[in-house]
Amino acid sequence: MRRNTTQRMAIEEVFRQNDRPLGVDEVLAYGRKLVESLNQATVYRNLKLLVDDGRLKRVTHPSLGTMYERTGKGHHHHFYCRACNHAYELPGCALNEDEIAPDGFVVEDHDVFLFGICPSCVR
Amino acid sequence: MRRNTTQRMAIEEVFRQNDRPLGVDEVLAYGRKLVESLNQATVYRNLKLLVDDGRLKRVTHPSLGTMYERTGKGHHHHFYCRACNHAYELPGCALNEDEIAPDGFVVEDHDVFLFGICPSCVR
DNA sequence: TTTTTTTGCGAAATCAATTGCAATAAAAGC
DNA sequence: GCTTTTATTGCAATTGATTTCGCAAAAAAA
Ligand SMILES: [Mn+2]
Ligand SMILES: [Mn+2]
Ligand SMILES: [Zn+2]
Ligand SMILES: [Zn+2]
Repeated sequence: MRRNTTQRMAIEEVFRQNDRPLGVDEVLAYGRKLVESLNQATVYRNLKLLVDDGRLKRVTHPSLGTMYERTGKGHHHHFYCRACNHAYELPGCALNEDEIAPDGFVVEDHDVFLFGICPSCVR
Repeated sequence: MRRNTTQRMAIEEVFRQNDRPLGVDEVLAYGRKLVESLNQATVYRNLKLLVDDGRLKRVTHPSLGTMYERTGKGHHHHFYCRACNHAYELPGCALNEDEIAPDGFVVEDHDVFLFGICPSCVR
């Protein structure tokens, strides 16, 4: 039976406090502010458990690699600032799956990544 | 000075014959049909040279990883069939960068990946 | 208390990509 | 054509980054 460890609760808290895709290193760094003994292997183990439990999902950034974010937010897209490397949530979706692919292709899902400069880096 | 080796010409020919994003393994497999001695290290070395020369560009697939395709085709998107794992070219772009991100975000580029079943796998 | 999951730690496994080196071959010069 | 130069190749070994694992100690829940 799954136990509610301070480490696992801290990792979930990290995603509540930073509601955007986070890399493993970010989870570890933010998590250590809550539980300073937190170890990298524990982060990996819990990220996997939380994905299995459907509480997190994986997001793959073209150059930053694997990231994780909370589930339950509905379909949305992401913006990656190439200055600060932060990922941002972009609520909603204006993409029409039916009209973007030729006839015969069955579109089941899509990912949209925007790249550029975020408001806090633009000044 | 750069030499026109049979290996490098074969790799370029692979991309001409298969005008879609190809993974390193695909380039090696198709390339060996043209030059059977073709080696993986040679593929890696030449993919890098061809990217440097602006003849190929990298495309990162969320789960298949790094792929390469020819440059000069203009901005477009990709469809990945989850049955045969083939990548397809989708000419054109119906995405409006200005209206998809909130004010303050400077959008410089975007990637769109569609996932589903391609016409030859659908039957 | 007792049981058993979970952790921290270092070592180890993975996988993609790179490198050293002797052999090969492109292309320049004769 | 033939020789010389040196970029390039094939091969195996190696790197580097990420992820996993073994195990004793710690701690959650019964
Ligand atoms: Mn998100
Ligand atoms: Mn393409
Ligand atoms: Zn969408
Ligand atoms: Zn587009």
